[in-house]
Amino acid sequence: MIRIGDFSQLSRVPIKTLRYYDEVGLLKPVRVDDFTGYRYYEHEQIARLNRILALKDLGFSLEQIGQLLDAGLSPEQMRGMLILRQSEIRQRVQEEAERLARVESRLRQIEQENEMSKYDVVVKHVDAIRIASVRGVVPTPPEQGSLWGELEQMLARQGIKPVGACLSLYHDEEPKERDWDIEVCEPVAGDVTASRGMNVYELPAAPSMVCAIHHGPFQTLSQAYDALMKWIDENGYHICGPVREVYLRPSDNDSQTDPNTVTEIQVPVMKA
Amino acid sequence: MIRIGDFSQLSRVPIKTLRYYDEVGLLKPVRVDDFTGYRYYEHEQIARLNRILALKDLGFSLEQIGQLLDAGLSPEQMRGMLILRQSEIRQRVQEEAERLARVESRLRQIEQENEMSKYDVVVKHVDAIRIASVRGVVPTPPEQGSLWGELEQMLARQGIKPVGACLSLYHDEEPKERDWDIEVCEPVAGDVTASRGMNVYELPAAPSMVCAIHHGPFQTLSQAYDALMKWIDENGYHICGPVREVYLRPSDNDSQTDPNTVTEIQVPVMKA
DNA sequence: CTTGACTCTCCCCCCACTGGAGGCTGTATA
DNA sequence: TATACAGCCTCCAGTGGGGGGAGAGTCAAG
Repeated sequence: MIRIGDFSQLSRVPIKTLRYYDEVGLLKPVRVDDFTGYRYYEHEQIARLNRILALKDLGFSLEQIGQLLDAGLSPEQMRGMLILRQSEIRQRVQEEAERLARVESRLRQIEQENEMSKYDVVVKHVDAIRIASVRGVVPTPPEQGSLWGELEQMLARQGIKPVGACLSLYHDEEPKERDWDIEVCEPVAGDVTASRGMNVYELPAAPSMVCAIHHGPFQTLSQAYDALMKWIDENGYHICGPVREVYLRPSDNDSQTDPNTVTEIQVPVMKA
Repeated sequence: MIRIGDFSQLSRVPIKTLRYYDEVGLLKPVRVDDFTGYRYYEHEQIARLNRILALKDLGFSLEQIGQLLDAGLSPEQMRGMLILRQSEIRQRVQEEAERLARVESRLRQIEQENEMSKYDVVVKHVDAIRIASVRGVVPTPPEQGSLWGELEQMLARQGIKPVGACLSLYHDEEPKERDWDIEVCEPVAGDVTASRGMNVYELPAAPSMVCAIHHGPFQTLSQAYDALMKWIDENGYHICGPVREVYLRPSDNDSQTDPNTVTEIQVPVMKA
């Protein structure tokens, strides 16, 4: 019969931890004095404790360890658990490696320019959105106003009000001089019927979108694109779909010059 | 003035999170209605929020982000923080990779033997211990009893009682047929004076010890050594110091055959 | 009998939220 | 004007794996 302090010294596991393992039922003392509450351990329990430490080291949670230890698991079950863990850890390693790449890209950027970019580039998941849209070809992006006019008109005719920020999709694979294939979209909810020229569908979710917020008139939007494209290049992604411009705060008068316009550029990407 | 729900939709950050950022002072709404408590945001704040997300993505804690954002940091400071992060992440990546190696080694073991080893191998840090010891050459390990006799006698003469489990150090670089260089040690506290033949000193801490618990008589201790050596080999470590046997529960009569003896083998290692 | 080391329970703390209860507020509709 | 109902508020509890400390009881040696 060993008291908790000695058992702690033998096993080099903190007393607090032993009490915690008792509490969660992972390692119960062989005897607990009814009157004093003192915990008494046996040498045999060091083996179980060591097994706990080993499994913890492999990255299992205490709950999983409890199940593993008490379930009298077969080698096949153990194999299954380990393979599961393996893939989880692999993913973790990859995530951390990507994070590292992002930190390094940021560092390089500072080294080169000795200043911080105006743009904070972020990778995020974007949910599916139900939208109404009009797609067409216009000479240059600033001339997409006509498409917006069409869309607004058709939505107004159905008495539909948009829910959320509107956006444009740029369907061209690469930048062009003239004749851009642009789809202008308004998020909608509930029943909206498509009509000639207007599509209603669900824009699928994008698992990873590289995004930046541009805060200023459209005239300077290209700076944001520059920052984004540089980032994508440096972090080893490539573009895998139409770029979105989300108009977080469109201007009431002229977004081309209004300095209070806020726009988010979203580029769907995949790891190269 | 945007209400929290719309701001949440625009930024794709959950409402709960926005409220939390308000609470911790990371992103305060431009106005909070005194009467209703409603939070009101501005479009400009999306930029700050995006910067928060970007820094979070680099792995900074919210507290660090708060400092980074509010301290008006120079590029040099930012560089310093990033380099710090970089090394932290690198270490994390390496740790996870090592963990992965351990999982894989465990998997291979199951594949090969289709059963689980009796021994759970664990890497741990071992603190420095102050010990009294007697070192000598004996024909074979089971014959180290004479060294123990000497040590006990000298300690008894000083009225010293050991504190904690005693241990042996095996100083030979490789296993031998005969004439082992063994040091038998008792942990001690306070003032103990060395005498002829008995050393008193601090056994230095070992940053990484590969350990396994053997539960059974000394006769079968070699199985534990086999398991340990195999593990060390498979995980790409190498031995970097004298192996320790820690007698967690020595037998009162004969440890050679007593099945209740509990011994821990500790092998100091380094990554190859 | 006293001292000091040991142990007990109980509570709060960490991080970055998430979920839920219960109660206001604001807007649209009947 | 009454009533839905969506949106917002605060407060509380919980996550995992313990760490730190208070206050009180217990054990063994001198």
